[in-house]
Amino acid sequence: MTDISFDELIYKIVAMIPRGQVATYGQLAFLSGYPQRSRMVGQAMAAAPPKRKLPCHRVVNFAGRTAPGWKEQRELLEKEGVLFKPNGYVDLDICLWEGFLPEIDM
DNA sequence: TTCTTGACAACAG
DNA sequence: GCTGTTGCCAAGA
Repeated sequence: MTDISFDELIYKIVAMIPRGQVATYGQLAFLSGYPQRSRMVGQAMAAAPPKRKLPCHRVVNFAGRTAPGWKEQRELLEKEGVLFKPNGYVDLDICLWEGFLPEIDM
């Protein structure tokens, strides 16, 4: 049973993304329980009202690229502390959010 | 009900 | 790294 809608679940996860890190649509979809619904994540974000104050700028695609027509996202991420590659992509190698995982020691 | 579109992901060239 | 194609699922016309 779906206690909450898919988009609601996405918002919840997105809100958990720490500053200085980013998550991919596939990551959010996976954590929400539907690894194949990465597109719905984007749909949910597009429908996400500003009331949610979601750090949607921390959500990027699998390649670390920002959303189309959204140049501000890069500026926001840079202020958050996210590193960018010289080609304009997010440095997922460093800023990719692991999503509650591991506290692995290494 | 069918077709199109979409803030995507993954693979091939 | 970029482009083209395929697969996935949902919402809208």
